[in-house]
Amino acid sequence: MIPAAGLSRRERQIMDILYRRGKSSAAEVQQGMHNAPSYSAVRAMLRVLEEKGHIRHQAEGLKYVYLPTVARDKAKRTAVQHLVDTFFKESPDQVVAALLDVSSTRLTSAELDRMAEMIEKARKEGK
Amino acid sequence: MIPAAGLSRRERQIMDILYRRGKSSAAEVQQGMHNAPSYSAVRAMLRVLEEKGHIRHQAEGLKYVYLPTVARDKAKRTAVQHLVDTFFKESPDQVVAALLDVSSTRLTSAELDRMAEMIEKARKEGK
DNA sequence: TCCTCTGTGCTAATTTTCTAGCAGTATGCT
DNA sequence: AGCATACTGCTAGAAAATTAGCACAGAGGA
Repeated sequence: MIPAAGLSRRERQIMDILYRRGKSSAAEVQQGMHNAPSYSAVRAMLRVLEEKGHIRHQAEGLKYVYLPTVARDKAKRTAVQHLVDTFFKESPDQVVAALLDVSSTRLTSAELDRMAEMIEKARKEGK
Repeated sequence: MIPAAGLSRRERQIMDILYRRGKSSAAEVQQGMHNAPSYSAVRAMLRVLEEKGHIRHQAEGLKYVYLPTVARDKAKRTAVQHLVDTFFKESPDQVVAALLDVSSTRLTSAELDRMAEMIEKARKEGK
């Protein structure tokens, strides 16, 4: 069900980086990791992830870049679903509270506008 | 940084269940797991999680129930932060779009109201 | 009492994850 | 050419996770 499930700690770490950055070379993945292991280790894990079908690679210039096989949008949706299931099942609206709360997320007034619009639209459609 | 980091596949699965349900016995955890291993295996992992300090247990009636040591609220915030970092860094407002999109999340009009209010309030404070 | 059920504590062993290191190829510099 | 650099492919071993299977204790019913 959850594509992100079934992945080991390191593997998930790598997938997160690839989703965050879109695509990355092995070296970039390594740099993106918090407690990065050796370069060899990273490559080995990329190979495993590819075998499992979670990522694929393509040549770009002289090197390979790796990218997720399941589209960002789909993965995004799954991630939100999982978040809601885990923490916001009783009160999904609290996701917004949490979003506004998260410090690093400074929302511009344009963003707030868009959010309000989406909610307004949902209300109309729901009716 | 991320408390959920450093956990193995199964361990994270268990933590998710405990956050979802608040607290659970070993048997309940097992039932909540998707591809559940043996009861023994579950108990062994609960023990490890407890050793690592991620959960604690208390007697309840004749059995133990397990619960996370880090407060749901804190974990929730961390999870949202991580979601935003991974998928919504450029456009945090899209979290709302994704939320409305997720099928299992049927929002009541009261919930939509609350969301709109929060946004309104944020706009005022931001100004 | 004796048996069954449901729970716990512990241990041993398999499987998976994680890691380092080597060999080989291509590029570019001196 | 000779050397350094930056990749890839592969393998073997260490470390951690995952699993099953004991043995034991308390509760409750026949």
